Parts: sequence; structure tokens; C-alpha cells
Amino acid sequence: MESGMAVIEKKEKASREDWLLATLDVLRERGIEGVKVVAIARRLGLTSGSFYWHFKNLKDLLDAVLTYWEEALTGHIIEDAIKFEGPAKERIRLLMQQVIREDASRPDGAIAVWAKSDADAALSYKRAMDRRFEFSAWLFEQAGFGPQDAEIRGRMMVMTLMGETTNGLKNSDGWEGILDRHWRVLVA
Amino acid sequence: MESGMAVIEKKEKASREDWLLATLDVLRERGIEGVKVVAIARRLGLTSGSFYWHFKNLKDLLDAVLTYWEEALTGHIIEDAIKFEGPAKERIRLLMQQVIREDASRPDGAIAVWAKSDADAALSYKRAMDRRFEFSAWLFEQAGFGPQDAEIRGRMMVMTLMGETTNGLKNSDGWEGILDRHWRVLVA
DNA sequence: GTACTACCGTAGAGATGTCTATGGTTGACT
DNA sequence: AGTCAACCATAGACATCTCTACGGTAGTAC
Repeated sequence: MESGMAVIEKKEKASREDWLLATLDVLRERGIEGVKVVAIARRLGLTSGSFYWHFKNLKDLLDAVLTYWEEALTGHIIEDAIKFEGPAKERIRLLMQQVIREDASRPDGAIAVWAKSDADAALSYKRAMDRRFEFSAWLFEQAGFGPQDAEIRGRMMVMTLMGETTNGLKNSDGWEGILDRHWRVLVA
Repeated sequence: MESGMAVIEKKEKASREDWLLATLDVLRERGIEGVKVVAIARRLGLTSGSFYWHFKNLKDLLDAVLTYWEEALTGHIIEDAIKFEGPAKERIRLLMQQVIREDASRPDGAIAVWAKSDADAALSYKRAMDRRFEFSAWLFEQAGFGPQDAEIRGRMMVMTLMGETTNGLKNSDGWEGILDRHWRVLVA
């Protein structure tokens, strides 16, 4: 079953952020229980000895992962959407495209599973999801839907995007068409 | 971080199916890398020695899990929906309710993550998803939508249900209302 | 009571993982 | 040339996991 994990990038020196990003890769591919110090070190072409220079221990790294996911990976999409100036429905389309385009780097599915067994992850996950639902509802209100309708459409958008993301939509043929048709149903 | 895993059920003797069901619980809660022989044995109040009476090895168990998930956990929902006699839109509502009601026992999210790192799981996952998409498209065609529209609405339904499932919709207040509003948008 | 089936426990080898301790190495600055 | 900061490797104690080997037990069948 195991096919081994290759050394992805051989760097002379790795920063704390390099370790963090490599961890996100492992998290996405192997799930939370696959996040081992030795596995991440192997991926970076380093040893575990160097890990403990950057992080106190494994938990320290996992906390950093959650914080990064909440702030950067959820936050920047919202910020970009707020900045956008133009029709509200186009803003929704833009956000959907951006999420799918980041497809490969999003560990959302793995974090959802992680949240089932870990209290800290569950807190982060709930905060992020609530934020997404709230912002998505706002997006659809701006597009002219009433509060109740906006809420459910926003919720559907978030769910659909998470589903397509864990499903790897971007790697399939005609993903842009599929996304466009999702959008049409949502803003209809 | 680890809070230990309690002995859930202490049985005198366990069958192959008991091991399988316990594995599904662990899979859902800890992800694929958390599926360890000792962990499942602990949950059943047994030791790993007994595991190897029922299964050749860990891979043997994991194959059984995939087969069971594909055939039973995906299949019976489709079968129930086919059996239903009544308006096509009501059939859709029924299916959605059934999926959410089974919420707690569905390991779909964990299998999606698993599929990222394992070829066998990826095959099972793709087969199951294709079957769901195909059947869902049929459901919406029966409800009067054109092929293209039916396909995208079916896809959205599957994604939304998977999202709400990994999100634990059933454990939240007013989940029936939320589900009903999802349905209304989809069949509108 | 003997035998057989179905199941379980224990012990242990070997692999893999966390984390500590300690000692390189490399480039920038002086 | 010397020093310091930043980063990495190695070794090893200790824990956890897979899987084998082998012996034990409870129920049923005769």
C-alpha cells in the first residue's frame, strides 16, 4: 500500500515556514495521523534533529498549522473578495474560481477529519467555517437575496467548493465549465 | 493532544464484522493513518492477537473497509431511493434526509483524504463518486430538469451532503430546516 | 470425557516514531 | 582570523506498531 514518500525539495537550509508548508502538503496527502516529524523531514531532505531547532515539539507545529490555515488560507480569500469592485454576482464567481484554483494546496478536507478527534483542531475548524458561512451569506445578500435565502446559498457555495476541492475538480476536464454552472444555479 | 481512546464495547467474542464496524469508527474519527490494529483492538476490548484470526493482515482489513463502504454505505441509499414511489422531487428530499440522518456513521470525509495517498482507496472513491453523480443526475432528470442542468444540480447535492456530513449538520439546531432549504434551492 | 471449532492472550522480533543531547557546518560581521 | 547566529546530523533512550508463534478457553457434538 505504502509507496514511500520522495524527497520533494532539497534545500540547503529550511526556515520555520518551509517546515510549515511541507507539513501542509503531508497533511493534505496523508491526513493528520500521517503528520510525523520524520516524514516531513524526509520530504525536505533533512533529519528530525533540525526540526527541533524550529519547533518545540510536534504539537507546536500543529498549532502553527491551524493558525496559518485559519488566518492565511481562509483569510486571504475573504480579503480578496472584499477588495473586488464590481457586480456582487461577479464577486461570487471570482471567489469560487480562486478557491478552485488553489485546489491542490488546500488541506481543508484533512482538517475536517482532524477536527473529529482533536479539540484544538475542532475549535479552529468551527471558527473558520462560521467565518466562511457568515461571509458567504453577506456575499449573497449583496447580490440581492433576502437574509434567509442568502444564508442557505452561501452555505451551499461553501459546501460545494469544499466538496469539489477534496474531489480535485481542477484536475478534471472542463472544470471551468462545471464551476460556471455551479455559479449559475447559486445566483439564479 | 491525544486523549486516549476508550474501550467502547466489551464483547466476549467479536466477529469479522465487529472488527470491520469498529474500524469504520476509528477511520471516521482518526483518519486512515489512525487505523492501527492495536487501536481497533483497544476499542473492542481485545488484543491484536485476535485480529489476525479474522484478517490476514492490515491490508486485508482495509480492502474489506473499502468494499463495504462502496457496496453497503453507498449502495443502500441508492437502492432506497429507487424503491421510493412518489413525486421525483420528494424522492430527492428523502435521499437527502437519509444521508444526513446517517451522518455520524459515514466515513466519507476520511475516505476522501485516504484516497489522496492510496491507489486502491482512490479507485474505490472514484467509483463511488461517479456512481453518486450519475444517480443524482438521473434523480434531477426525473424531476424535470434538462440533462445539463440535472447533472450540475445532482453534483451540487452530492457535494452539499458530503459537506454537511463532515460538518456534522445533524448535531446542530434546526438541521431539518437547513436541509429543507438546501432542497428548495436545488429543485427550484 | 474427548474432540473440535472458534476465538483470545502473551511474548517477542523488527520497523518506525518522538524527543534530547551534543557536536558539526556555514555565512555574515568585525 | 575569530566570533556568533542559524541551522543541520548523529546517536540513543523510550514508546508504539505490525505480525508471527504458540498456548489457552468456552461452547458444541458425540
